Amino acid sequence: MDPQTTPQPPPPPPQAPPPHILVVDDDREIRDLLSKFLERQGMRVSAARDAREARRLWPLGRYHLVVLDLMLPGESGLDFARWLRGQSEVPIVMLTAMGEETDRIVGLELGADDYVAKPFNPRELLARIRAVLRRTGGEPGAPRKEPPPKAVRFAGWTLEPARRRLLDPEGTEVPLTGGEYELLVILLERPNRVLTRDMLMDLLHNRQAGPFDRAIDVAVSRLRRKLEDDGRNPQLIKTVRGGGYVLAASVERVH
Amino acid sequence: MDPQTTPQPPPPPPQAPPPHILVVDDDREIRDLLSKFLERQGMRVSAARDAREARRLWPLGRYHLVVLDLMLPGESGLDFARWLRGQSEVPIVMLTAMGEETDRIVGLELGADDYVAKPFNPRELLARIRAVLRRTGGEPGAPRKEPPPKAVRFAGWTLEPARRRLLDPEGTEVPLTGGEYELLVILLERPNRVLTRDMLMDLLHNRQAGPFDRAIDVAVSRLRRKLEDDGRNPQLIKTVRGGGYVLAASVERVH
DNA sequence: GGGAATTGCAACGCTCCGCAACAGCCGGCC
DNA sequence: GGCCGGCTGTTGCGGAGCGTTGCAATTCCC
Repeated sequence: MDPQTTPQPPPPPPQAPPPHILVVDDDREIRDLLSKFLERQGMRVSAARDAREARRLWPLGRYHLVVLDLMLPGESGLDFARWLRGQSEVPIVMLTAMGEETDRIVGLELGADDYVAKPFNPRELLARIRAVLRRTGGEPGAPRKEPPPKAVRFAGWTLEPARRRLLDPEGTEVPLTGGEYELLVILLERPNRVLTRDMLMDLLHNRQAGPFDRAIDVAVSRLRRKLEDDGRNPQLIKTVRGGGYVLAASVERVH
Repeated sequence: MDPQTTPQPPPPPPQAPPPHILVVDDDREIRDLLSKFLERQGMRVSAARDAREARRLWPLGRYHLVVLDLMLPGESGLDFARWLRGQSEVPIVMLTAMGEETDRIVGLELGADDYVAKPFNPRELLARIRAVLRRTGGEPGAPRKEPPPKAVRFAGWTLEPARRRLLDPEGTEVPLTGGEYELLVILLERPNRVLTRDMLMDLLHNRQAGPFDRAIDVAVSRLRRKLEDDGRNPQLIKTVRGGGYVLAASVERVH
């Protein structure tokens, strides 16, 4: 009965002109890898080794998006991003080494549209590039659509996406693990809607839930504890027996 | 979720004209399966193989809802969804393969009303189609329905849909189980109307009541207790002997 | 009034869920 | 490299939700 999915052939390029990407990274291997990979996905790619070269290339093309390594020889990627922001609204996807959290935060505040941590999976980068292109409408130089909110408030709690942190009603930070954060974001994007375990598994991990999979239950349980939500009588994340979970709160996005 | 239930004989069609669904999927098996299945549930179904065909069909019918596979040959489902959104506010339920995370997320941002991950259970899709139709009011091309009320008041009691909770006349919360809450919502949406057990079973569980099914009676009994409504002399949920149940109260929606 | 039909609901049991405890994994650090 | 600590999937147990059943109460009809 269940239609089984087979891996699909590479999606045909949409009829729109192929997006033009500028890749800025000092690592030759990464530049080549990305160029090949993205071109195979129907995109045009130009590459620069450092900020100086990127600055030279910039006026020569109308780029739809810039992939920018933060760690560059000479002028830092952060400075280049700032310069770029002065020039254009072009979307930026940052590549960051692990552990450079502060850079990442500064980058996002600076107006980067997304970031991917190195070492990265090209497919993931592609996915994020596509997502950013869609969000921004894919027009080079077009004004961006909807910036991520500065804060998301729900039931007294505050989530700050730029810093990936959660504040309780008194304003003190409650540390969340990566998984807890992702789950909370997923719930906050769909308040008052029942999300099945399948959906949550899919949204959280891109994979299918096994028949006796309790991973979601446990993840919810852990998030509830952080949110001080009693699982026996939850106020925030309610259980729908046989169905899934619902975030029972009104969510306000603050820009 | 539901074990594969045997196909039901056509349920008593609601008084409204049957909703007309447009199914867009390149897999012939899925199209046929869904057409048969949804038609057996009293819906009209048209099917298209790809975006081009769907575009051709679109002006020919006034569809209440579109079921759209994201992975289509040629123009992607996402692009078609975007086009559709330009044309109309018609609700969209997406079918997605696992692992296409960003597409899915973008789809929801784009205004899809729900999505079901493949492989899916037809009953689940049906439930989601119904839920979406209910939310959107089910009128083809009609503007999106008014937002759900902040509170629903009846006989001194208050239901807060956003928080999925019930307050007694003194304002203290009365914890409801999921089933009790759903039943109460169903009753509140149809005050002063007799609802047969069959209807209630269908609305509550998307399934048909067996001949000696007392599940609804017990559910009502449990809800009555929470509402402090004596079953021997009920004031709120009255019994219609041989008929079903009625919520005997005026319901006020507070926005 | 009496029997049949119908409903209210307590009691029971199956299934699903909450979550503590455990274990595997991975990244960081010396 | 090896140890350590945090994160997250797995497992198992106890408990809650709810469908089923049976019986008493109520209503209907003659």
